[in-house]
Amino acid sequence: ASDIYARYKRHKGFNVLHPQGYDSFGLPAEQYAIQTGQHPAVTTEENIKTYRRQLDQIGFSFDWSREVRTSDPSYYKWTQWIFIQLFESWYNNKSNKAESIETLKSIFASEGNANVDAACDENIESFSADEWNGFSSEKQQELLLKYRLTYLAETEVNWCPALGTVLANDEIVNGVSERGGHPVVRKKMTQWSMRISAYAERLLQGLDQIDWTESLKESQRNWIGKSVGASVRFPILSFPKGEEKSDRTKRFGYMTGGNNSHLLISRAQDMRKQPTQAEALLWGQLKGKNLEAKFRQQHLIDDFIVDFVCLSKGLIIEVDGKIHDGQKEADAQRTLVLEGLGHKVIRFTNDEVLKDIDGVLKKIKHELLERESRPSMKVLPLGKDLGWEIEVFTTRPDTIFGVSFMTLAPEHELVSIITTPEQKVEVEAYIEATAKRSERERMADVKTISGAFTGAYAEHPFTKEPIPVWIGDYVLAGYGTGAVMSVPCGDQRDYDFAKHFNIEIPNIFENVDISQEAYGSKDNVVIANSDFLNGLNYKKATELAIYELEKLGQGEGKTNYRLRDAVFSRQRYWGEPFPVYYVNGKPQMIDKAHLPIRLPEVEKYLPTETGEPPLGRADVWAWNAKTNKIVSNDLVSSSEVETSLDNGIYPLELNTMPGWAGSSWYFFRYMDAHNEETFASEEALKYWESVDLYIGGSEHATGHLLYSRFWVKFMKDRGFVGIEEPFKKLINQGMILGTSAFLFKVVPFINGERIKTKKEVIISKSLVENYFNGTYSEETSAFCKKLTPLYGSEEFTKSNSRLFQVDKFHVKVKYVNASDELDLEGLKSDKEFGEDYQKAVFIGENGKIIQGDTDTYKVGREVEKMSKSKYNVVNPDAICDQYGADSLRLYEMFLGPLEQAKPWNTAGITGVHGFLKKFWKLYVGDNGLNVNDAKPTAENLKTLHKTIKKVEEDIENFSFNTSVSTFMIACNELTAQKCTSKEVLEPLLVVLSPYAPHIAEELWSKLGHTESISTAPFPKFDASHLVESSKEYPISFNGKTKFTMELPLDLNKEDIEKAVMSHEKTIAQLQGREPKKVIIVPGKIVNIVG
RNA sequence: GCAGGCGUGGUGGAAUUGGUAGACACGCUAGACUUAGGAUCUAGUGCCGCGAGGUGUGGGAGUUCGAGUCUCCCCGCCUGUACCA
Repeated sequence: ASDIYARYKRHKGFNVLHPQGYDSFGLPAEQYAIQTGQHPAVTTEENIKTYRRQLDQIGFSFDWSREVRTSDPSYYKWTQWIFIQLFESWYNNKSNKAESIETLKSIFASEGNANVDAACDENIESFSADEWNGFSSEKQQELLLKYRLTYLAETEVNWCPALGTVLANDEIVNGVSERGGHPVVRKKMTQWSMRISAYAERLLQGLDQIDWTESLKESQRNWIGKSVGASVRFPILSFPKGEEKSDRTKRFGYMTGGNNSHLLISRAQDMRKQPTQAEALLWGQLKGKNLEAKFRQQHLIDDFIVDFVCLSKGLIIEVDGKIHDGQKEADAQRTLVLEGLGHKVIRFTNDEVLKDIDGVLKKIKHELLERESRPSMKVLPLGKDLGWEIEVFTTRPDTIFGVSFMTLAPEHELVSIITTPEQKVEVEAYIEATAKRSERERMADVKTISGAFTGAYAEHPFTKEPIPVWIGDYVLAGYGTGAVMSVPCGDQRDYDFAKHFNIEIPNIFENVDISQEAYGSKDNVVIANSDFLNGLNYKKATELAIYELEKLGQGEGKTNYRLRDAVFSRQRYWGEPFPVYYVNGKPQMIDKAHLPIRLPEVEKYLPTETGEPPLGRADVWAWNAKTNKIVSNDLVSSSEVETSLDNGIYPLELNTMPGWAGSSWYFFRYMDAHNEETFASEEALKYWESVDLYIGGSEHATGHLLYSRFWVKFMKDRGFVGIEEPFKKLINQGMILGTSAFLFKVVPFINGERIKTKKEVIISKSLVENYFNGTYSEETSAFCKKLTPLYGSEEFTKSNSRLFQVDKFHVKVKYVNASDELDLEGLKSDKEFGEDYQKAVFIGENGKIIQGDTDTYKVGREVEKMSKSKYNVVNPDAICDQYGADSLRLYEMFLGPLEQAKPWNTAGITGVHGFLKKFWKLYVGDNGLNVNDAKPTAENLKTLHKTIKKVEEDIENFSFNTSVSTFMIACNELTAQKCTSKEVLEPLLVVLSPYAPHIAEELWSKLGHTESISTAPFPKFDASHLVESSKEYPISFNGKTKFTMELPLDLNKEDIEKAVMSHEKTIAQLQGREPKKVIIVPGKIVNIVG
């Protein structure tokens, strides 16, 4: 497709850059090398030769002078250079672009990092200018690494043991490696990473500026995964034994139940649900806030549950029933403890409350005023003091009052800390169980609800109520913070979890029934039971909730992206080496002047015995920073132990870059492929700008196409290139599918067990359809009876419980012809599998055993992805041999729309092949050239010009399949017209030449041209040849066409109506009825209604 | 579940702003020429019907003089993605 487009644009006078190159680093090349024991450079070279021969044979007009190979040192020199530039850059969120790391250093030196807003690691310590300047060089390097766009970090990576390397997220499909389908596990390793997350927003916004398919843009949007919401921090309230008392004496704490607090809390909850009459009455008054103080009921203070408390004033109110008469002493002691903690305790009896509620309230009011003067108590929960809090991300901060539990991912780091001794066994068992389940199982099995209670509680930011903390594997460690605030009434997963574990499901929506399921929609939301959020809609409530959280310092609005930084290290041999050496474990870049750093020779391409990457096998793989040369490993000093031993020779990086490194910028190299000074000259970059048309597969959606965009944006920021997006227009070509062929083997069973027989019986397609079509009928059993002796197994013949089943299996398509008939002799002499079939009995379409041509065998057919393992691969060489390259080109286009997946069916190629023969005959007859200077007829010109117009439109619309039809029509018409006019046939050749360049070139030279047809200008369309004088009008009655009528086009409506109405068929149709209405669209249609 | 796309003969697929549904091919049928046919040529080929005619673009409704095309509902298929909080 791209070749047709390129050739067409050249005919139109454009300077077309249509290049070709090879992304020749990477896993497939390396694995092939390991298998064959050859150096990947050698096998790559060989494969490229084959590709080149095939590409040339098909006639691609690539500009081979611009060929690039990512594995060529003259190319990867610049990949290494770009890596260095990334290392020397940071992302400034204030200017919203990448800047040189030097600007960051000077900011640090003059004002520290307090005002720096950068895309960087989380939790970087803050430092002043003085502190920065006082830091050691190593400390400075360490800090800078947290800001660089490519950085070393200990990250949890996807480790594939079978491949011995890490994989990027987009290299994993359904939990197994994309290449080879090997299992992948999470593992912590120090790796190079790319800070692509810095560009998340720009990568998202940029999608609106480019002409890509909606599905592809949507894939990238999903991958970037922007969600807007809030970050909320929930302090943890209880903690296990032995840790709780440390700070208690120093500060006021009110949740000091130690390892028992969770029990107390759940008791408090129960008590809240069953208040006494007096308590209920008083609570009704206190909670109304008419006292201008916030009270809580049945609240835990130290180890006691108090009836009511106003925490900010430290006022405790106890309402005593009869039971207190017998425990005065205990109560007094309790009061003592509470007052020791700075609280005031006042007591009322049930009777007082019930009989004189006003008096009681007066007293409370008085006490509150009394305590106004004393400084407010510090009411920080201890868990928070210790820095224990659960941070969650939510897109629904408006539902915060609906939180009835929290859920952590089983892998969450807080789990081991907060789990209470009582729950430890259960929690640990659960974690073990989930760890055993593979990622894949966890993803496949979404239905099963599982989880465990940690025993810990978190504090609600607004109600200050304790919230039980659970763990559950429906929360993913890898997304957000690995913890969620669970709102069962508003999220189906939370709802299911709550139902399953009998957790409370408070409803915070007005007029919404949540008895069956959660209400997950953001539309038509009216918040209820939510204090200050009551009555608000989603938007307003979200804004207010965030505002209040920010006031409390327990949360803020946050935008979360799913896009993670990309791991950039691979433990492989066949990739770009990093231009990096290590001094005291700190990475150092090698100067541009000494690039490329070439891959060292190694004995084997496998990891070392000690688990180092393959480059660990290289003997000459150390950097002499004084001479700037790669030297023997033996020379590396142990400078880490003693600086005096530092001889300036350091170890080089052992990892290599991933496959996407070289493929992220190759389009710039095409513009100036041999430049040794820079990756591409400014002039070339300015002249060619971005890629106008990119035709590629959708499998690159979240890999190559995202990384390229990232690198281009970075290079733009740093002023290396002038464009923001690499690919302006992108078309996803559909896959050409293969038509697999199947043989059907009848497999015998005895007592339900598959048995081995001396011979195999393979039956033809229609027999399968007749006898094994679902049900095991009488015909089936009769047929099988006949088969039984063929197996040559006495045991089987005698058995009374025989059964048969049909297995289908792939057979090489080259032994099957267009009519689905099997070439049995060919199959039996196949080098690979021939022997397997020698003994088998084949039964043909007519039910006869095939010997010679007694019967024919028909295979089953199915359309599948072309694949070696399915034996359905069609080799273009064979097609070219048999039909010619132009037939291949035309047919591939003729199969269907470019974007669509379509099955290859070699049988159909005779259509376009026949066309090419006919087309040739239009020019060349038995007695030589048919073309002469005859004046073209109007018909000839009409055919030519409508062809020019259609093909031009088709190419501009990438509708190549319809052009092929147009050529066929033109050829058929001109043949019928017996056209011999050079004036028509010559331009027609140019129109055809982008599609079928070989035949066009050949005929072009027969017409006497010495220059290639590829340089000829595209013929100009002249509309005057298409002007018609008459039109065959479809005459329809009530919208249904009944007949047609030839009428002059210059007729007006009245004349058309007159002509139509007087037509005999009209009279016959109307049968005397008067039409209600006559619709006439001149030049189009006549419709008679009535 | 979500997102994107699609649904037209036996098959691949055509059909401009709503205006003769099935272009162009494959396959199939019949015939011609041939020792032969995986060559070439001729005719036919959506379905039902001898025919006149009827019917027909996944199903149902709607807008319209007129719907494959526009709107709504439903069904099915493909691709991508996913306990994303």
